[in-house]
Amino acid sequence: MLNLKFIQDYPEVVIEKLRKKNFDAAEIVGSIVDLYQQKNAAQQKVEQAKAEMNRISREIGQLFRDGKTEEADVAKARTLELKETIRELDIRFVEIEKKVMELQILLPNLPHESVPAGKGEEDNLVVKSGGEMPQLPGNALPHWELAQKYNLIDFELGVKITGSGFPVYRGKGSQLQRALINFFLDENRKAGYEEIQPPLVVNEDSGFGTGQLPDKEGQMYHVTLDNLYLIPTAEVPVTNIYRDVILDAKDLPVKNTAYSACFRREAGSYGKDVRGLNRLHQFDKVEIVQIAHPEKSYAILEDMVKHVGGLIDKLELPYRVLRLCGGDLSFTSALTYDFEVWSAAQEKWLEVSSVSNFESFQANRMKLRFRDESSKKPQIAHTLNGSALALPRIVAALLENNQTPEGIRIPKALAAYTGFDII
RNA sequence: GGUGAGGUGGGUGAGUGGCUGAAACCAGCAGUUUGCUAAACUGCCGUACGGGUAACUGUACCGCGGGUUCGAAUCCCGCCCUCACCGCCA
Repeated sequence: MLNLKFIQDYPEVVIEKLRKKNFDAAEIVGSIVDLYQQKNAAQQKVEQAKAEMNRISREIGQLFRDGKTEEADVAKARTLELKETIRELDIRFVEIEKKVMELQILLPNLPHESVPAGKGEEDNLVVKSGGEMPQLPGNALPHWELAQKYNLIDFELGVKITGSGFPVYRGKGSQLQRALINFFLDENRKAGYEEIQPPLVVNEDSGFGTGQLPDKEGQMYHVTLDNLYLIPTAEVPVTNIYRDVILDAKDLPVKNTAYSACFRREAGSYGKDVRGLNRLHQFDKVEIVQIAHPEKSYAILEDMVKHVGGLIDKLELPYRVLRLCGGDLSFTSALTYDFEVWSAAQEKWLEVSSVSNFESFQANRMKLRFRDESSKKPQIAHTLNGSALALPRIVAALLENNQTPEGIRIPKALAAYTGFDII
């Protein structure tokens, strides 16, 4: 959520920047500016009245103590009208405040200057590529067929037990999952991230803090009986660790990593886009999260991008990095780099990581602050996160790209974790 | 699920219808003392939103939301949460 004072002070900047996200903010911003002034006027009025009331009440207390009960009764009579005034003013003030808030949360985060203009994924900017594209023979199999051939993943069994999008991993397929999780966690830990095991269900406040709620509740599985949500990413519980927290500046940046199962309802799409491991309702992901000083957050974002690139390098997969254009940027993000690996048999790029700087957007929602030695006042921190990495599409690419007549070759770095180097 | 206890500032923990934004202690910060450390002493030490160039100042906040009252951390109602014990269970 954007800072109210900032919207008030720079309405044109907000409107202009959001244009890049193809979001027409003119009307909302106009209303906010207008309401903000009304709010301040209302606040001054109501507080003045309350101050007067407090003064009289103190007087009455003193009169009673002095035993001047008659004078006290006279004073009491004076408060009647004032009380009614306060009641009315208060209602009005609360109403305005609520309206401002409702509008405020409708505004997406402002995109960073480096975000390219554009409507959709075709306008994303390729900023980096790595790895080598494998040359597969004409009879190369897509990963879902490889998964079946080698008995690694049973999609139909998942349908039986739960429904589509909930695959059953078995044998070496299951071991591969576990190996990847451990590999990622270890690499992240070596890079200075503290390992966290968060809850997989969260309450409403947490959903609001990271921006899933309100609005995007349709994307999460909702446990209505307890009003809890299955997490779509470990970002939610991990970032919310710091909700309502004032950190010490010297503890920044905070670096956390967590493995979690992720649950996403996202009904949309069909056909080959959701074939096999391309899109699932439940999948595994290792996430990295950082809480940063505002002046350092962009340098940290670059660090995170480098780190994620390093992981993919070790898995020997061809990949590219995209800087998302305004139209493809999420509601909460100021700048996002997507990592895509090449899935050689499908012959398509698959997104395996999304590394973002949210600046103060999430932190403002969850009142995540830090205190600087210089300025005594707490200020809003910046939050960042990225996948490091999401498993299913990595597995898809590993299976497809490394298929040989002898079997599927496991990259060296990973073989140390699987205990086998070929499937 | 049942029963009981309780939710107060970074922590521990007092507290009563008004003089309580809240004792005391610990932690933290600044200073005095000191060869250094320690100790001792002194002062400071919540957040948000307003007003003011500023000093400063107003309001709100003692889990959340209502209510009673001139006045509520304190009394009443509802909700949420935590803890303990029992039951069930990994």
